[in-house]
Amino acid sequence: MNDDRLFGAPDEAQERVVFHVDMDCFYASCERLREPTLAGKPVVVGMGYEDGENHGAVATASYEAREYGVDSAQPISQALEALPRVQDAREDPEGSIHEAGYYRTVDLEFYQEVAADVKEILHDCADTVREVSVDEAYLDVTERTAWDAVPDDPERTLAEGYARHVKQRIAREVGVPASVGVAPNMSTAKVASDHDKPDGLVVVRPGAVRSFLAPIPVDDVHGVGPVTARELASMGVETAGDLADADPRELQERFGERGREFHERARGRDDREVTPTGLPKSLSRESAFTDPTDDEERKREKVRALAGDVAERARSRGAMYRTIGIKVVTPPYDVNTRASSLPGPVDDPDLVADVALDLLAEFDEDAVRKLGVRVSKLSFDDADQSSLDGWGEARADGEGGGGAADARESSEHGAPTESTGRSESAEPTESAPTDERRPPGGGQRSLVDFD
DNA sequence: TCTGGGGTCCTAGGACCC
DNA sequence: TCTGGGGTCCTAGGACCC
Repeated sequence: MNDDRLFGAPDEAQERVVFHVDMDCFYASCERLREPTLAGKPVVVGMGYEDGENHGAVATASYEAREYGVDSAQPISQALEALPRVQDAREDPEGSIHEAGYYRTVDLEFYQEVAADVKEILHDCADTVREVSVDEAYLDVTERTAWDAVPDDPERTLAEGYARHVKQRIAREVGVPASVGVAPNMSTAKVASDHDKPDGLVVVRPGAVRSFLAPIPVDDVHGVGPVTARELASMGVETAGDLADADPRELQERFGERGREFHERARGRDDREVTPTGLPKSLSRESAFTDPTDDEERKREKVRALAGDVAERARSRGAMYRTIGIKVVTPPYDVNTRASSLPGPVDDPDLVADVALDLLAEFDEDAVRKLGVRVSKLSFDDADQSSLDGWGEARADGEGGGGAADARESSEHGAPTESTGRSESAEPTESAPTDERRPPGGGQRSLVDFD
């Protein structure tokens, strides 16, 4: 710990300043925003538990609700058992229900509006913002603040003051609480923001990273989930400190690349730069049946609906896709995925449904509890892709003057809204070798060949 | 924990190419 | 034909995250 001071001063100035901003029980906070009387009350936000359904889960519980044992990802039935809802308490003839919670249905659109306001502040406060989810972001604020101590208070850093400023802006201008972790890298900042929720502000100076991380349980290290934690426990590794001291070769043997990675994380080493939020890699939609069903038509109907939703979302975001897949969850909880790729990117809702239904046929006999449809291998027409996939190189090779425009144009041939051209693109879904059906030098050649 | 929905990344084996 | 090595792409599954 003496290192903190000895090495602190000269080195700290070189270190980056990273914030991890994590909104506290965000959905519940949003509900309170439009329903201020919910302040201080137990609030549970979940999906699909209305009108007699019971297959939903808790998305977010306010801290008051957590006191009763309600928690994220909990089946709604369990939550109701732990904490009845107020309307039931009112109707309770015996008056035996004393404590009750306010249950609200997830309204993602509204939460995204609130999140947009928060993110505007974040982008105003940092040069680089990486949004991880609707309620979470990393900020690189190295250029805006520093690890230097505040002149009249050597215990505090300028970075802490700046973090407080960000927090207060969010509270004042949007009206929702946030926890902020401040550290020299992303993974430590992440642990820090989690360390004093809700409404927390935890600063880990560069020299204090190892000692800060040492006592935390391994499964609080980002990337260590229940499976890994169990195996680590069997090796006698229970804290980040244990993990930091473990033999990296053994970790790599048992966990592969990931082993090396979370060993580094546990030591507080993380070189990843905060990079701006990128474009999505896949889009999907899934939905569960109230009870498992083997009714072919019901399954097909759901897949058609999901396919329509996904295709619509892809189109609204300007995404074309080259791979279409489904997910079929069969009892007890077996997850099966199937996918098939097209020769080139398309934007074709009917094709999404056709391919998805084709893939579903394999499961015609099976009882199914949940179905999903996904599109991936996305490409975005509006983006400046030229710099991304080495188009420059491809052209310099003299391979063809076609370039991106060719790929785009030809995929439009494969994606007419009418049925005329459909069979062309629908046919090659059986993961047949793409070369065979590609006219030499024609159409979709370029995109497929060059990477 | 009998388990909702939307994502990311990694791994492993097979096909195919040179 | 008994058979090398490198590389890429594809699919499927798994762990993990919020």
